[in-house]
Amino acid sequence: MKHVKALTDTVTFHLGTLGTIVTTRFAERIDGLGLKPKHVGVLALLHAGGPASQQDLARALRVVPSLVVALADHLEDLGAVRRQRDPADRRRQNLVLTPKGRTLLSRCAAVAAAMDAELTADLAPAERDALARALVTVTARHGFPAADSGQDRP
Amino acid sequence: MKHVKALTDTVTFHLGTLGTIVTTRFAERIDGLGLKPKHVGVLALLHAGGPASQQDLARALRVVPSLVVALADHLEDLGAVRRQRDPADRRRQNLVLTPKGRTLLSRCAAVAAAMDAELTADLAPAERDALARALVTVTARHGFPAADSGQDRP
DNA sequence: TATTGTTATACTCTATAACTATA
DNA sequence: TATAGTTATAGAGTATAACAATA
Repeated sequence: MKHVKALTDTVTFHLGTLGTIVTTRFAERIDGLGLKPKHVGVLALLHAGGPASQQDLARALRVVPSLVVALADHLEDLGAVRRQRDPADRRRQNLVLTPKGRTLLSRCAAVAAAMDAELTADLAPAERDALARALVTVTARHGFPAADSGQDRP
Repeated sequence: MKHVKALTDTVTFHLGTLGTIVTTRFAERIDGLGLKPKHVGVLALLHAGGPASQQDLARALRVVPSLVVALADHLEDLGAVRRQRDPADRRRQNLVLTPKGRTLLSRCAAVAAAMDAELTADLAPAERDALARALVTVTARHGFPAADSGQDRP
């Protein structure tokens, strides 16, 4: 006879609930930088993969291209990215990370690192490593373009 | 000299991105049941803790009480919960899970279990267990009321 | 006076559809 | 004709504020 797992015993449930809590908390802590999680997603993708077109970013972030326009507008206002017309295909606007953008991204990384310490405070070092490794494995298949890139959602 | 972790190397980043992806996928798969993740959160809380007032549920779900009204309305329409005036304090409407609600919840649990299998397909059994245990530990402190209850977001 | 539930309204985020320019 | 970017508009989800009933 088959035992049916309770909803609250699933990895799916825990990832969903923690994901929202973590994203909300992260959003609060980067608000002073003038950024939302999705902006950080753009910066992370540019940092990991170099200049990218808005269409590419839309696919990677799993959002619609028109949203990338708004994200790019805001990042440009902050001086975090630059729009650069692709000479080979003048329809494309490649987004390029600026030094200011790199600075903002590293501030966000510091915020996330601080949150990591809080989140994993109750875990032994070995458990912490196991969690991080497992998450990387799951993300590699379900989470994102490649192992070297980044996203946020939402 | 201190090494600064990249954003995409943080647990925070992975929980945030995976959380959104997992919640979106879960939402698609329970759509046919007439439920959204937040509705499932209510059902899970009632199942774990027994009848609860709408205020209690709002606190547990980290949403505003007026939203619980809408969630309860919909669940009542589905026949999944019943509103029961508390005789001891007639201001309170305790929500009670019905047999139909229990059935719906177990369907959702089956969906989540199926997603678990997909999500952890690349993990060895030991890694799978380590992930599940670490998530439970993190949730216990940051995720929710008690170890025995449930939530969604969003 | 404070609390529970409710309603009405507004705000945030994101998507859809139509348009411009390049190809 | 098809694609990249843009604009205008609409929808989903959630919060805020004011109100009624009960304590």
